[in-house]
Amino acid sequence: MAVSKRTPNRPKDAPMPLRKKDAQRASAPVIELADLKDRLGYFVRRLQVAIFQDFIRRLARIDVSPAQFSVLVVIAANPGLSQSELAKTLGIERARLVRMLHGLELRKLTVRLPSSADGRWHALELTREGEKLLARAKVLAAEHEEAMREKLGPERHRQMLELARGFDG
Amino acid sequence: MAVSKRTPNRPKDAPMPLRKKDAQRASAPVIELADLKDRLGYFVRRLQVAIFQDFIRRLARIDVSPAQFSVLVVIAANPGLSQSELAKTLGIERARLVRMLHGLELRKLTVRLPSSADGRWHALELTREGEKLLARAKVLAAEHEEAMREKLGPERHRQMLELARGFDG
DNA sequence: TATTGTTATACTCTATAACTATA
DNA sequence: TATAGTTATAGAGTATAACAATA
Repeated sequence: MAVSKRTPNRPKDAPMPLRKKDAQRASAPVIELADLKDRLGYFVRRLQVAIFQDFIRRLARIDVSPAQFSVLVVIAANPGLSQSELAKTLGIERARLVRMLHGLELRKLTVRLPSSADGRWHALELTREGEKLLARAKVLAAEHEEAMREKLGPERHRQMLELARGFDG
Repeated sequence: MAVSKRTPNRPKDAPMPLRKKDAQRASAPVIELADLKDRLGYFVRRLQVAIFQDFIRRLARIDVSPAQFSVLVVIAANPGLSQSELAKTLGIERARLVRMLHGLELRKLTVRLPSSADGRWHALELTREGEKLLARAKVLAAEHEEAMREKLGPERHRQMLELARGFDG
């Protein structure tokens, strides 16, 4: 497209001669990423957004977000753990977790039991209903993972999982 | 830690015998990730957050976010492109980009020039000040990338960049 | 009618700080 | 005093819808 700054003396109503660049962009715009090509964060972010979009879409029917899924999975595998432990494990703010658990509790999926070991703690557990929903969520999450494997290619998927898994904090 | 549900008959004020599990968690809590270990999205998300945290911290002194950096880079490499093209390229909502460009324009870093090719378009460009700030940002971003290379290990960094870069949408 | 940029709204997430109760 | 959970707030990001100007 033409840039006024570069043709400041041409009247605005004059016919606009298309330069080669204009014609190219009009039919098949190829935008240069330049320095972003060397930024790992840029590509990891784009990949993460794409993965989450697929996950969110597939688990929309049971209304489970990626964060909620991770919370349900970790509680199920570590019944009785505290909110602080859970928050630290998943990198969620404790304050955020409070509201999240409130929502899950309203849906009768999780419970905060008083810990008999320390009066300040809550022992987190899934309800029977929570376990049943998690079972359904795991099926959908496995389908999501398989879709990602197909989209990325099995070999790239395997390598990425291995590389990302090996990274801790 | 002890879970009340599992010892419902013990009075709350009775002394609490520590089971082995309790003692373990108190000293070195090892929380099981279970199913999350097979979720690429989980690890990619954790990695992306870690990368962004470093980037944000390093570019805080010039007040440039990852999204702002990507916008400045792409405008600089494609002067005169439209907001729609920019938004589509970076996966940013057009409505979001409007507010972002408003902020950058208030800081005299970018300008929206009227396009002489199409009255609906704005031709985006950096100001001289925007170019100067971007130059500084690129230096800090390169330092950030080097830090990531060290943190991940050069080989993992190279492989991840190659794998993630090869993924499109 | 379709597109570009814009405004407005609601919702989620992040980042803080402060408060309570318990230790 | 230190910690666990809670509440409140501000800011950023996402997702929509609707609108005016222009094609």
